[in-house]
Amino acid sequence: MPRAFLVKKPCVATAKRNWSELPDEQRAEIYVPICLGGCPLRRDPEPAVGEAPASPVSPLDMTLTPPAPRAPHGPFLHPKGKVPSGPMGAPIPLGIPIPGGVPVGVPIPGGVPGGTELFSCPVCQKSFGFQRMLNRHLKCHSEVKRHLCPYCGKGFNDTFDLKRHVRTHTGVRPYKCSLCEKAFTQRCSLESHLKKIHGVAQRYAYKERRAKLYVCEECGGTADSQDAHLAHLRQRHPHSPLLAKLARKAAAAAAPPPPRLANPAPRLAPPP
DNA sequence: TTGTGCGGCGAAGAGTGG
DNA sequence: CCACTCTTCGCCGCACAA
Repeated sequence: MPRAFLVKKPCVATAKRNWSELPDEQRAEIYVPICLGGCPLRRDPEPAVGEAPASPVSPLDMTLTPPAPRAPHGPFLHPKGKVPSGPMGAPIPLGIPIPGGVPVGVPIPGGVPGGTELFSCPVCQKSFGFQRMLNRHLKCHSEVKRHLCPYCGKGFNDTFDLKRHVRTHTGVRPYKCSLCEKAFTQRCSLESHLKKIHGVAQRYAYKERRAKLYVCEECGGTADSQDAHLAHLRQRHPHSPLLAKLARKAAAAAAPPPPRLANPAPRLAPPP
């Protein structure tokens, strides 16, 4: 199956959803272990509130709704068919205790010229210098995808991979070409465009490349600093989940939870 | 020390124009 | 049909936070 089928077929352009109303956990940070069963997608899809504009999505009326869930959600297979096989070609069982579980890597003392340990993948024998690298690598052998797209249900191993993927649904394209009107979801796409179309080769030092670009996932706006980003959110998206999250953090820091009472007072009745 | 966020790299497929 | 560009995604290295 063409990989694009997974993303493009659901007809994202016509999907409708008020993206900004979604709490963080239903956006780019969904974590629904498939092995626990159940459809991770929204169970109570909200009514459509308007047609989503053609891409690029207008910042202020980006209202999208996820398409109908595709089939029961089994584990997602690697579209490229790169690795999900065991040593004998058998699929890695779903129950493999990989993500977050006990490391199954095999340390190889002195496996590196520097004398540091190498952690070897038991599936593909690939070696890593750090246990955490191996832990993350092991996820790619598991068919369980922890992060599911709320729009199309596609699963990803990595939070950022999901976040990046969601931009294909929301139309957020933070990387804008300064020489034409084109915009891209990834920096390398922009660089490729600049190089091939405009003949401009970007030469960034590694640090410069990693200079954080604050992207507003609500409207696709960008900022160079967190302050500017937060100011933008307060002005344009005061109900942004990120702002709410920061507010909760600030509140928690300002007022640490009181010590637990041995005999706590009875709970008040919930408000109507 | 480990997990996570982010960006880069490379590959594969889609889209488009000649 | 072919070449070129764009889009998307898997996976890894690095930096930082917990």
